[in-house]
Amino acid sequence: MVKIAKALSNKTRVRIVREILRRKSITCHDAEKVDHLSQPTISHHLKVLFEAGILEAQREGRFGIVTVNKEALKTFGDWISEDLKG
Amino acid sequence: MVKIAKALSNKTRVRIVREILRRKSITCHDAEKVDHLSQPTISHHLKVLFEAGILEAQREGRFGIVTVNKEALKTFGDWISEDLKG
DNA sequence: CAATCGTATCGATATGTTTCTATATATTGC
DNA sequence: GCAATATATAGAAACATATCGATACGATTG
Repeated sequence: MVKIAKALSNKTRVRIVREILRRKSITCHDAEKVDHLSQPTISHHLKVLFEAGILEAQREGRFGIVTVNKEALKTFGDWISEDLKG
Repeated sequence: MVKIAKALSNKTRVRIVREILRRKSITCHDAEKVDHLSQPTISHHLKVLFEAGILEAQREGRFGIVTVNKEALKTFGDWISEDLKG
């Protein structure tokens, strides 16, 4: 929970997640274009998102195809709803 | 959005929010007992939560009575749901 | 197999966060 | 007004994060 919130607590990472949701999937390479940041920086952000369970990747040839684990985000949202009940 | 996520990206702050939701309200003083941390540290965490709009306070005598702004949390949850639609 | 393209890791630096102690401010009760 | 209680602020130390350039690794193409 805290881990997911932490992963979403950065503008660039939120942009990346939203961009993937919009496109359904993205390559790491294309993710670099989402923000004007270096490749290692984006790689780092993707890693944080992977480790929080928000993103998933599968290798296709030389590309890493990245998708959003919607269940993880949904669980996070549900958790907030649940807490709001007191 | 990022600001709210950042506010929720800390175990102590999440505990505080949950405790307030459970009790309906809390004094700053009682918030100190939620975690084994010093008074200034809790004061700092409360400030972060205030600035993210998650908490609200009103002064009653010498106490600060702190409540959760449920709308803010709800908006955050809705925002996630909205994003999940693509 | 050499060059290239996509991605990950390393090391460095700058900035931000968490936490503390000490101290200040504000309110109440005597 | 003074002492006590509740909260906030200041300053500092420890630790974490964001970012970069350089470089390594892995797969593909020529």
